[in-house]
Amino acid sequence: MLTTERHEWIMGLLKQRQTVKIAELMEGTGASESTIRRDLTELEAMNLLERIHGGATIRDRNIQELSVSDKSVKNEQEKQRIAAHAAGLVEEGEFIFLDAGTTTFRMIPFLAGKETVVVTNGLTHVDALIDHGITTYLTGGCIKGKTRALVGPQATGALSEYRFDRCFLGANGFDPEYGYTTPDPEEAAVKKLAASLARRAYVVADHSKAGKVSFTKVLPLAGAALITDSLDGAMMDAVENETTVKVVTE
Amino acid sequence: MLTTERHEWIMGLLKQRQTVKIAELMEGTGASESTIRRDLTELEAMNLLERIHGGATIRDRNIQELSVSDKSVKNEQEKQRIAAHAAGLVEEGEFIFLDAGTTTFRMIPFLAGKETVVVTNGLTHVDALIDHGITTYLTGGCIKGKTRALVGPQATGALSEYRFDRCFLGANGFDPEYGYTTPDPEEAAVKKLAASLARRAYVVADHSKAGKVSFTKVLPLAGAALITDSLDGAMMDAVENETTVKVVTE
DNA sequence: TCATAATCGTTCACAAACAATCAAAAACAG
DNA sequence: CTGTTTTTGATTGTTTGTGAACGATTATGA
Repeated sequence: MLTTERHEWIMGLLKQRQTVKIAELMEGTGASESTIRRDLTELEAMNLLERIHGGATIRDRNIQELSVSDKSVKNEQEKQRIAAHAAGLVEEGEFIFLDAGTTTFRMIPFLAGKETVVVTNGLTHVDALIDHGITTYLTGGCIKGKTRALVGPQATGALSEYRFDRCFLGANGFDPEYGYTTPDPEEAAVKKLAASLARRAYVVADHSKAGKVSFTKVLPLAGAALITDSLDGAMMDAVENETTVKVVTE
Repeated sequence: MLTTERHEWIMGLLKQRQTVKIAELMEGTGASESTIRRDLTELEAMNLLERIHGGATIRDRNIQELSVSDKSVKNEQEKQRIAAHAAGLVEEGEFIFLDAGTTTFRMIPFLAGKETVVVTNGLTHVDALIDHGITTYLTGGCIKGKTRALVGPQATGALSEYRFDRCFLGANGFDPEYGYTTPDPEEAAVKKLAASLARRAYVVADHSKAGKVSFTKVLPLAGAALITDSLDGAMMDAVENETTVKVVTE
């Protein structure tokens, strides 16, 4: 077995199981303990994993979970329902802004055949939009690595040339006091601007975002209607006091 | 077994399995270790694979998909040479415009590690650029279905905010009389503008484009230097009379 | 806290893979 | 057919990856 092969094999197992033992790797690859140990040292140097006593683990579990692919399996059903409802609001011939993010992404199939024009800053959205025959415009800008969102002055500049009927945003957290929040200031700027350019703004976010507060404030709750899947009583009251809420149940 | 045959055989196996061992290749082709080793060195120089201790692996998956499509390895090699030469012109820290299109796409691996900033209107380029760690900006605009190029007033508007050190364009034809031509007027407008914003403009086009004339004129030959692989005598004279030509031979 | 066992990093010797060189064989041109 | 070029395979010494050994370090349970 080639060194590189072994490295890939290790990383593959690591992604499946989050942590691996050296004994497992020895058995799986047929290499000796020394070799595995060396491999782990190298992979750690490349920042691909973190060594722990007896094995290794994924370097940054948070980042791992935040990556688009993993996120998209989590709360899939809820997201589908939220997306379906949000897309249902869109009427024939409207001009829509679709934020980057997984929940807004799920809206795309439900938008098919509506003759809408969609502007998005989400690179990952483009393929799906085109495939569903939706006329699509992309904002320009710098590409943010993880989320594949287009941000920066080029993005906001391009955006400000448009006016929208509706604007659908994602958010990492919503909270009665702090409003809608997201980790990245540049993305927040785009969201904020998009909301201001639309007649109606919506935030789509599943219940796991309730009460979460992230680094940058996008809007106060009053700045956009919220579409979510389920809220407990106290949160529901607090949020409903600030903005329009649509709870999408089964 | 002919050298080229062997090369194709190697690339074929490589596409099936991701990585190959030298021993496998020796057995499969019947050639000696030295010969295989030479082959791998050459194929690596053409950027078709990456050598690793004990064998070789595919350099990047995008190029793999491209060469799978329908081009023979031999044709591929010529295009690779054009791309390699074009990218070789780029110096550390420069600002580059990279047009949508397959030949410009092939330049991307050769740009890696140059600390350049690339602006592109090619959606398909983005993934590869990011993968190679290149700072990338995307022009905005409407997405043209087939070529996935960003065009329209949004694209030209975004573009006009930039200035470039070098600009690399594709073209569907070049001709002494009609200049560089391309089928789509909107794409032509983007190309034209990009060229005007760059200190130096280049068109990359293989010999099959020589003498071809398409619907829309992008530039006269004098508007950009031409990088191509081989031209017959008459064409060479005619073209050289109009612009700088670099013929990339082996 | 101490003892024990598992895990760790380091070192060394060996085997595999490597680049470089050279001469023979094949392909080619005149 | 002869001289030249290209391709090939063997040989060389060098580099790199590997596995075993050993003492040092860390976890764990009495």
